[in-house]
Amino acid sequence: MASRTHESEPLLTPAEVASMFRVDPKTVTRWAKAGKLSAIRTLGGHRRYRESEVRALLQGQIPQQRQGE
Amino acid sequence: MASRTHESEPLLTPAEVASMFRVDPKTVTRWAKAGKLSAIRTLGGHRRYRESEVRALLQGQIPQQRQGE
DNA sequence: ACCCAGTGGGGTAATTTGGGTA
DNA sequence: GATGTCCAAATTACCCCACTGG
Repeated sequence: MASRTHESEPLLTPAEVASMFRVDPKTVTRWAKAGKLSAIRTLGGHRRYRESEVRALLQGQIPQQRQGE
Repeated sequence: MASRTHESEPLLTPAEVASMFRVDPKTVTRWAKAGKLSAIRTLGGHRRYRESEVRALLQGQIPQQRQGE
């Protein structure tokens, strides 16, 4: 027990996420803008992505909310 | 920067798979719909294919499931 | 402070999807 | 039954330049 609260989950850079999906890093940025992928911002404005979320999305286990369907 | 090792399988675009088989990309899409080829979806709905699976299919190392015989 | 690969923001081509059809 | 083609809409890729991260 006694798990501390500051344990940070591993984060991925846009290039890493892009290579995992075989897309352009700019495409990952669009996903984040569209709310399809949650992004953490660095103080300089760059985006970082949760590895666990990306892995789950790769396996198609997360229902992606789309505008129309 | 970001010297992490994200172990993920190489993926191929529909056009790449199509050129490897010398068919139209739409034909590759039909294979995926028919379950003859497993596909990973981008968050935008585009398909990506596993390079290892495509290579194996090219060499005829995977028995393709067919309905009748 | 310098270096420089990576990223953000914007615009514009190229590809993909899905349906219907030949 | 399996492929190829036409079409419109959506998604993605590539181009620029300025800024960030290590």
